[in-house]
Amino acid sequence: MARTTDGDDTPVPQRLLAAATRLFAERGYDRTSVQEIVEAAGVTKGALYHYFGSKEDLLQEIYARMLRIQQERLDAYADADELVEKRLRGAAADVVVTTIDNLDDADIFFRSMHHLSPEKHKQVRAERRRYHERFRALVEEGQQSGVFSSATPADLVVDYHFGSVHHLSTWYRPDGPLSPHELADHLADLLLRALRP
Amino acid sequence: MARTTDGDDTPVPQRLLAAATRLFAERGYDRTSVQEIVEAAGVTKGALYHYFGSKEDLLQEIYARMLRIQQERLDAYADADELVEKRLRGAAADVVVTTIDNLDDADIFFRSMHHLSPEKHKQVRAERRRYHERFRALVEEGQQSGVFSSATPADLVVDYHFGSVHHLSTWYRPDGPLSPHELADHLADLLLRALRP
Amino acid sequence: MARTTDGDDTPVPQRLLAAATRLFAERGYDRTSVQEIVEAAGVTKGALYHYFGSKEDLLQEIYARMLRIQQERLDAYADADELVEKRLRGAAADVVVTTIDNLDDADIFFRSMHHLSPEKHKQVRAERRRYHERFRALVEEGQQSGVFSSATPADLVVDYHFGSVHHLSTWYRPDGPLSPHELADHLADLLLRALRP
Amino acid sequence: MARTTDGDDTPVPQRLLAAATRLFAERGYDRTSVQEIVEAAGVTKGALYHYFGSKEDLLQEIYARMLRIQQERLDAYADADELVEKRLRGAAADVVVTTIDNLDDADIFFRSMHHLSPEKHKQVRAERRRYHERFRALVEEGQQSGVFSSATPADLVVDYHFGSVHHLSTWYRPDGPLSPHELADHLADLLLRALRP
DNA sequence: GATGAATGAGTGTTCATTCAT
DNA sequence: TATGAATGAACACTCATTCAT
Repeated sequence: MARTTDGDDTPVPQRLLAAATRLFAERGYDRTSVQEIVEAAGVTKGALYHYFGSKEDLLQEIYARMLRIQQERLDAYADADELVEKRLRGAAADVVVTTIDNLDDADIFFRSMHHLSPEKHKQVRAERRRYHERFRALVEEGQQSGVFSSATPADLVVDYHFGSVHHLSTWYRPDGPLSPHELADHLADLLLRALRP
Repeated sequence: MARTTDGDDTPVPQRLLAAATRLFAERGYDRTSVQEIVEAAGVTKGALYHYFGSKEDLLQEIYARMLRIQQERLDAYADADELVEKRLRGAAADVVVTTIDNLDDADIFFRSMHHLSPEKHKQVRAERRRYHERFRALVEEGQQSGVFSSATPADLVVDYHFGSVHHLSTWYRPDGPLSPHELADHLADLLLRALRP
Repeated sequence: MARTTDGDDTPVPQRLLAAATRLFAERGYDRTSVQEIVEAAGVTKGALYHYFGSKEDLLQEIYARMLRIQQERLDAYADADELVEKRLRGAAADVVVTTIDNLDDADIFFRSMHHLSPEKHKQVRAERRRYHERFRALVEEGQQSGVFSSATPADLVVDYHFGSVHHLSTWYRPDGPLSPHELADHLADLLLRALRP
Repeated sequence: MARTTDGDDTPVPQRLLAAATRLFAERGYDRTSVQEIVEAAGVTKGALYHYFGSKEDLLQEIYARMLRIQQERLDAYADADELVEKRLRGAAADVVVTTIDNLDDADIFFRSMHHLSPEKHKQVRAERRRYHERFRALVEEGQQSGVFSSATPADLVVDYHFGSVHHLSTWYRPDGPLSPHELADHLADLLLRALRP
């Protein structure tokens, strides 16, 4: 052995994360054994524990990666130099497309969060909260400027939209009649229509 | 022993279901051991397996109970002799209140469905589908009569609304500023506003 | 219910014994549950424990029944007023036919004897010993009168013959080319030929 | 811990097989718990399941080991450059001695075969069949050359002999009057005498 | 860096038997 | 006679993690 060429040059940690992501989404965190992960990644248990402190650390890393990406994308839309309705619509549609592009991660997110230890769980919720706040700020901006109706508290509006996004992994079918972009446009449209004054 | 009064004369099967519901919602299906369930119910493992064939059967029973109730309530609203917008608004708000009243069940529903065996999973999805169809029929009725906008396919509208309902257990806080009914009114309102022509 | 007619008037104990015999032979004593026995017999557990003290008692009863029958038949052949070679041949062939007629019992006999408690085991072995002795006496009679060779101790001759009989349930096939009687004749023939002086 | 010497440096898998063989023979497969096996072998359950996939695998390994040895010995005798009656007598006696040397294995063989899963059971039967065929070929060779009687089909002759061999664990007593070799000679003699023309 | 043998606490499930009715 | 709910101890097996090499 030594000099693992394996026909795959991807670094071992990434290989492990990729395998874990797929398996966690496929069978759930608890139903996926460390043995299965290392086999899928083509390494041994010792290697996993060399790079990650525990199985839970793999999950945490998956969360961190996803949260980072989503926050970056939201920030980009929210900071753009556009009318608020355009920025909100852009962000609302983008999160749909990004979620569909990474359905495995999204699936893990909402099904496995409670498998994190209390501290890590709290930390993920805090980061998620930041994300939510940024989105809410957009809604409030529009409500204050009168371009959106204020009939519904902004918090609720955000939760309403994200509820459907979070459930995409439950009902989205890649072979359905709508492309990810068309679907994203429809959902963003529903949000904007609900906000019409 | 002798004359087990237990301080609880609820029949054993119900006691087991109640304990399982609470624990599944609290720590998840996989993280809840049969031992914990029987201890919470104040019986022994033998008693559980006398009434239920497996841990999975408990889960299935929880699903069956919830599906039955929700379908009944939806049917009642949908069959009422009212204008379609009133019937849809009633059903949309009711499912929110009912979900909040049974947050544990709702939480289990969306987090544990994949723990059911393929056949049972399929069966639950089929029943869920019926429920979805009934709701969609209401939306389509309104779209055909012109009282609702047809901009978004009815299917999507339904998934959009239920996404947020299904995630209530994630973000609803009993000690929040809104009562269940107020919250339900807001969410139903968002739906109806999104459907304005 | 009451007045169990069940379409089967056989007394409950016999029904239980018949069901147990079949199941023990089919899946072995340990792999057969009391529940399966009572279901096959169409009664309840309480009924079984009304007639039999334990699962083991059922097994013991099966043994007792078989031992009784085999001893009776052997005695009849051995006590006949015939030449010793005819009596031995008759007994040797008869035990083959009887074993084939009751293959389930024979199978249970040699596979499940060690499931009996030490005392019962000892008792069965003692009765079996009586049977063996009777057979051996026939061989010795022939050896002493010079009609059989004395090259092999009678004990060994008996064990040699019964070895193949006991294994009939392993290799006998009802759909094979030989009828039970033809097979019995062949095996008795082998025994007698081995005993030729 | 530290430097487990255990008073036994036999490799763990062998220790487990030896313990399992003794216990299966002593109390039967079903009555032997995995816990008892690992305790007898001085290891933990985890170690057992590291080397064997299941309790059944232990049984299968015992079978494989015995089948291999017996086939090798039979082949050696059958392929020898001797007269057929000498080869058959040698093989017939040898299987008796080998069986007595490994009475535990022999006992397990005939009492526990039905505990194997259908596929494994089939495989063992197939290998056993090969063994039987080789032995039968010897008998037939002698019958065709006229040195053995053809009165009895060779198949039956083989089953007759092996019946008693298989039951050795039932009636052989190490403290009896005959040594294994003497016993083996007697049984081989019975076989050969039965085959005299 | 990486291995893989070994641990030990835990899992869901089975089952002969008892006993109040 | 007969029921069936309930017991409680046992069972085979799993798995995240450790550690000497």
